[in-house]
Amino acid sequence: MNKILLIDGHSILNRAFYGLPLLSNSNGQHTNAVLGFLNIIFKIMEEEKPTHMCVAFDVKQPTFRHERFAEYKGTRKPMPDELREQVPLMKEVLTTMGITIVEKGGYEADDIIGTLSRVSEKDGYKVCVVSGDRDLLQLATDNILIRIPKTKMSGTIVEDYYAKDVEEKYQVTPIEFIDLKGLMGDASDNIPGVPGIGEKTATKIITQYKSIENAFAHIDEIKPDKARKNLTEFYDQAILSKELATIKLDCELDVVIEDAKIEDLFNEDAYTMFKQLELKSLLKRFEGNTIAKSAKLEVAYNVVDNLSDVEDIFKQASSSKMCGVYIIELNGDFYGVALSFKEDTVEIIKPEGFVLSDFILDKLNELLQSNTICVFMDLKRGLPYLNIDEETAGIFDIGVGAYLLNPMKDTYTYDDICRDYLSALAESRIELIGKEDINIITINDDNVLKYIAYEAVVPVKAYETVKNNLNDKNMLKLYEDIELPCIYSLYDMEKYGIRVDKDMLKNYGDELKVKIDELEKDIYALSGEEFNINSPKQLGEVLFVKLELPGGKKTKTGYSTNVDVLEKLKNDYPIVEKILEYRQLSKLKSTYADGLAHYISEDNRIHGKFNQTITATGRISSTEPNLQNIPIRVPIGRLIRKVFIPEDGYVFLDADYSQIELRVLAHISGDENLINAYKSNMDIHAITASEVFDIPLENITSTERRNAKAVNFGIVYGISAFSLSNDLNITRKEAAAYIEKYFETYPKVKEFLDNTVAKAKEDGYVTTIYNRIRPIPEIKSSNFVQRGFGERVAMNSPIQGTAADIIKIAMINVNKQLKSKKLKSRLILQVHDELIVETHKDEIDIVKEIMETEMMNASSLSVPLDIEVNMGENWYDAK
DNA sequence: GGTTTCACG
DNA sequence: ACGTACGTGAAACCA
Repeated sequence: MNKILLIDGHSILNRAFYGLPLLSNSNGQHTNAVLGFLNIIFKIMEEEKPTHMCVAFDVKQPTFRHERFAEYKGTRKPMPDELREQVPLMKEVLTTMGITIVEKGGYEADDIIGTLSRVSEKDGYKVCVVSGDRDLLQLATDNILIRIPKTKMSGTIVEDYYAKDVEEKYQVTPIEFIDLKGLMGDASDNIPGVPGIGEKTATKIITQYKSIENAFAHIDEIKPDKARKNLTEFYDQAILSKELATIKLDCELDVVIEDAKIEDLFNEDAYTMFKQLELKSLLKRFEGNTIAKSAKLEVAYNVVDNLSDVEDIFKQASSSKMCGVYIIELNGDFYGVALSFKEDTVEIIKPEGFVLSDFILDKLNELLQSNTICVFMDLKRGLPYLNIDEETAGIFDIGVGAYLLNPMKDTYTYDDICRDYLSALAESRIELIGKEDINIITINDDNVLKYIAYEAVVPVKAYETVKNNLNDKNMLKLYEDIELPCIYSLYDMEKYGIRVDKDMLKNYGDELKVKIDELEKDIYALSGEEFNINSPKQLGEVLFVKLELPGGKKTKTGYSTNVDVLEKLKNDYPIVEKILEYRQLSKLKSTYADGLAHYISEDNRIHGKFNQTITATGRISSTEPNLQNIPIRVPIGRLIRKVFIPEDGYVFLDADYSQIELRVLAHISGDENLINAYKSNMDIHAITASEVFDIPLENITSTERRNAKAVNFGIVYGISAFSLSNDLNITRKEAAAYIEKYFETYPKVKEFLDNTVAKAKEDGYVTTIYNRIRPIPEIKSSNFVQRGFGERVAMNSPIQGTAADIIKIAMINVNKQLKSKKLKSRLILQVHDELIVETHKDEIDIVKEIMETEMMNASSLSVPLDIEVNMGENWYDAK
């Protein structure tokens, strides 16, 4: 039996838009509504298995019956731009998938669907109507099912209505539903209804009299009095409302139902389109289907494994202008290499017989010192095997280059680069070989070889484009002077790692365990039951339901139990204090004591990863484990730093910038008062307090200083009175007064912040003083929250980003100095404004000198850069 | 896989 | 009226 799906296009698109957060692809095209729409219809298609499908859209025409009232009743909320732009996109997607779109001037989508539903029903189709709008319930019959999807937090829930379901839920038939609506009206649809009659009264009247007209005929019987009076007075309006609410069933449409047959939804063009929209979650629906040939990046490869061929290939490569390089690893070791230096061709060089991996590696290192520009996807990954003279080698890292061009992406893999800079598609690693590592068995599979070929060919093909784009955006210097050298510094830090006292770490964990167990017992006793304290859900239930503590709800899923909430309760409730302590200690144990232990290598050191292409602002990130968030603020947590120790005969020298972000702000804004404050070399927060609160410097209390510090932080984060008041526990008015005073004190800071936001609105991005770009798509949003976020980002990013640039420069230079002076000491950590050198005891003075010089001179701002250096036998003592 | 919480700068 | 501080990563829970 044939079944047709009739979709209310705008209504579903609208639901989808508000149900999902704003998403956009790398071109800034918003896609959330399209994604949500597709998810809804795919879900329903799986359930209904329709043979035919139409999507109906409204065409903007002044003759719409709803619009007539729009004038009368004030206009409807305008559609946000982010949604508006997705309407044509949605239609394009549907067309590409071969789905029939029906729209006709003068008709609303409702009318089209109404008509189609009756026509199809008559032709013997089963009919399923999908809309977010309950108006459509009047269409329900025994054969016509109305489905209303609701986007909930956890997926989509669909309400289903045949005629009997409408009656069950609303006590009226679908036809009577129109009368119901005529009485009660619908504000969102600009249907006035009868004043004073709501859902309850309307239902009572219609169940009894079946229609507005019949009710009016019995007007004297209508109760309550108010309803009778209003229906009498507004009868004409009720009839008009009914007319407005009635969906037409007799539109003249030029669609032939049979033509709406669902055919090849998941075709090549659709795949291309989804890929370009970066709707990754939808791509798996194409499994088994082929990728569009036109858009696909074709690559040819040869496997090279005999001696003379290998030598010949390297010879050719080293006389080429540029060469894509992909290092093939097997079981964590160098295996072979893929080179791409001829148009769309890759030579996959692997060991065989007399050709050993070592030989290939030697030839590769020769190639790297030739005049050929070697282009890598990810240079840091290859560095363990390479022997590069940083200064002379011609090397380009496409991943890092692409990161600079758009730092907002999650990944910079070859398929990303291919899409973004070659306007072509390549199957991703996952698509080709899955999640597994390449092994000796799979190494000869066609898909694996193809994968390897892509890794080599994409970088060399994208090289010119990426480099030119960097040049166009004035970022070539940033790339060459900061990002490229940074790769080597990060690699060195990863290689050296940091030594950890395993036993001490174990002890630390054991001590925590004892305390945690004790607290657990206390908490169970105080609450009168055993539950999982780590479960926010269970904890919330216990605290706010069972024990009835004040300060209830907050999050979507239940009660909020975070520190801010608990902190307010802890003085009055001993259990809360215990919970806070429990939380703190179990965090320390799970994330740090136990967590770090997993990462200790054979050499008793932790070799974490430093990631260069993660953050939106240019900072480095640290993972596996994160060494940039080791506890320090709370004494018991801070103790863990004692387990980080230098090699015997070494100490730690730890240098951190003092308020680098505020100094950057002083420089960028050019505010004389702030600059002078820094030049005077005095306590900046105290000075700020003195100026803002109008109190002599020597009389500033610690509270006033702390408040001023919070204001300083707030400025850097993109201040708002709301957040500051929250942070300082003062009223919004007081916070606003602080901010105003601050801006009076430092007028050019305000000027700078205003200008940055204005510029961001114009350009869609902000920059650091080293021209690093941070895109801010949110700043053009019509959504208050989104735009507010964009504005704060606009204020913060140039500051945080410039500070990140500066410490990268310092990091590179400190590392270079240590190496060029052939010192035993080595840079091992970077924590945003802090560098840690594992320093040989004979080299303390020189290393200290290097750190001071390189960090203070990393950038010449209009204020001095100040650092503080500490020495210690462990990380605890070095801070 | 998403949510919540919390560690750092 | 709306409802957030900026930038990260890891662990635990829960659907």
